[in-house]
Amino acid sequence: MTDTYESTSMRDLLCGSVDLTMIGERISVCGWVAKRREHGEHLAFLDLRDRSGVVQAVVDGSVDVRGEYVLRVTGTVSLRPEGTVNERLGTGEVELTDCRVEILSAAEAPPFQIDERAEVDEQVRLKYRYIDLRRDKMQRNLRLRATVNATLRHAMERQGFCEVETPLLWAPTPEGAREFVVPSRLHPGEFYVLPQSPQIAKQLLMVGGFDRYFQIARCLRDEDLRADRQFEFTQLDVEASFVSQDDIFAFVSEAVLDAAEAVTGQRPGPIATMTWAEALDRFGTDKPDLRFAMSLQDLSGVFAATEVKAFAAPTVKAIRVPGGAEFTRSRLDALTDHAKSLGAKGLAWFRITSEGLDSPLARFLNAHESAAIAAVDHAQVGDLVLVVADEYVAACKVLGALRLTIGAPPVSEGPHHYVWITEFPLFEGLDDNGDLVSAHHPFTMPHLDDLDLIETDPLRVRSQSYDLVLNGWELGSGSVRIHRADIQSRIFSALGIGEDEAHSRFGFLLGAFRYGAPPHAGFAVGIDRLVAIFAGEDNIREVIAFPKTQSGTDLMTGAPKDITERQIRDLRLRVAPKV
RNA sequence: GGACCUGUGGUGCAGCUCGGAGUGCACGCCGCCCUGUCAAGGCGGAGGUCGCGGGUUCAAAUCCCGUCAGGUCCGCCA
Repeated sequence: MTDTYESTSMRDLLCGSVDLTMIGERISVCGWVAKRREHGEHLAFLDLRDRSGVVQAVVDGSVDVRGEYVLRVTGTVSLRPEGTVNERLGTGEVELTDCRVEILSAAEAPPFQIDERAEVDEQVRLKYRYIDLRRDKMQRNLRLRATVNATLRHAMERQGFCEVETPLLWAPTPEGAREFVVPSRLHPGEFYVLPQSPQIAKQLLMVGGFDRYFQIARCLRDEDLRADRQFEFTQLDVEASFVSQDDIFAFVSEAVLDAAEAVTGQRPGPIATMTWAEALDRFGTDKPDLRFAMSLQDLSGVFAATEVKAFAAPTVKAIRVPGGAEFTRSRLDALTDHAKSLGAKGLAWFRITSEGLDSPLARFLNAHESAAIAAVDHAQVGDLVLVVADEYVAACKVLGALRLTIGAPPVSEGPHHYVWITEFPLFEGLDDNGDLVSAHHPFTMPHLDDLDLIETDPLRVRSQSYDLVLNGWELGSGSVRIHRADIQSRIFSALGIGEDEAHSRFGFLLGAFRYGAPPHAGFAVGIDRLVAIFAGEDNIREVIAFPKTQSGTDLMTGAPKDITERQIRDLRLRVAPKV
């Protein structure tokens, strides 16, 4: 490791940087006692650790230091005696001798061992995160994250983008995710909200003439947490004017591929695109995991006039599970339960054996149907075929979920398969009032070929919105925005948003658009997810310094907590008693 | 709001099916020994409301009910 900023007034270099070129030199290093090995009153070995690694100091047995003491050790860099070199240590050929040991800080025994081999419960790690962060893995992950941030920032600047910061205290614009609310002290009874994303701000920057904007932005959403979702997360937020979807793909690809190259040493090839409709049809999801095959096969034609009740549905789809004939009955039952929990009426399974199909349903099939199932996706003896019959979308989604349950490795495993998903539908069904709901957000530009469908067949309207997907995780999404008032008002009316409501919710944006809005489009990349996959982690907490638990608490600080009576009074709040 | 998994000295586990004394293992911690270790070694020691509450039972870490915490997922995430 080379680091030109190692030297300080207290130390000359980092522990891991001590090497053969310094033999005979008198140097000082600072760090934590990683290990102490005693050999009687005249000899002990100390492993001193800092972020760069460890170096061995040879000291007198009387030096009274314990694990995790913080020391400054001044010693002579010496070649280790023959036969005592440690090949597994970067600094294993040298050691510090004739040491002067200064205790900068004593330490109690830590609540868990700071050792890569030790598996420690995450609950304990999070309570003592500051100790956990000393572990090599956390050091690596957060430094990897810093590299990704720096690379993304550099790539955007190189492409002429200007970094602009936008407010954290924003106006409520109820739509989509729940917002975190911040009470105003100077305006009692009124509230700011923390932004779900800088969406509207960055569109206003386009009106403001910043034709290429980016920001590494914190976003906040008060929704339930998951392995890939925290309340607060970080996006590479991008918006540009006078561009098409393809321009956005080029800008974002450049940044993401730069980051991949920076951390893996290899630049992935160009990112392919797939339409939303194809992703649903072949993989049963809008974020297909392309690391493995098992695509969905359509058998609707075969079963169009079937007498098998279970398959009497508009759509019959199947997947082949290679080698799945070995699945036990209890595993098949579990898959069936899983399918039902996803809304399927049932799940039909067929083991492909040398004697034909093995299944409770086999005897109800005619020869044509049996042959079709035995031929799904070039099935062979020893395979399993799963069949779902339902409405089209439901059948696709259920099989898509089963495909993941059976076939998907952990997200960070194996190759990295990026794909752009395009042409999402503009609307995704109806809300409780019978109004259409935006699939992305209400400023998404419809596909220009589908404008006429907005009033006649809105659910078939494709949009100019797109996602970036990596190994089955949604890395980000974006769209071409509406900049024409006439189209925007048609969308609002389709969404059941009247003129008054539109004005009260988005008035400042619509107002801005009256003063010359350039055509613009944008994107946002979820940095936590990107870094997690780069780091080989399956949850984003491992790449966040101080994450929250799934129930949204911080085990270290105890947040969320009560505030003082004084704070409540100043904010003119009244707290309802706990139920 | 729901489903499932986990909870046993400081840490990680076993013990739970089939109830019988807080039983065991590894690491750490404390003390002693040890002049070339590096996951050091040897000897000795301390350390537990078995997450919490209730029930069944002569007897509960173990069975039942509830609850709390952590995790994975569904709902939710424009």
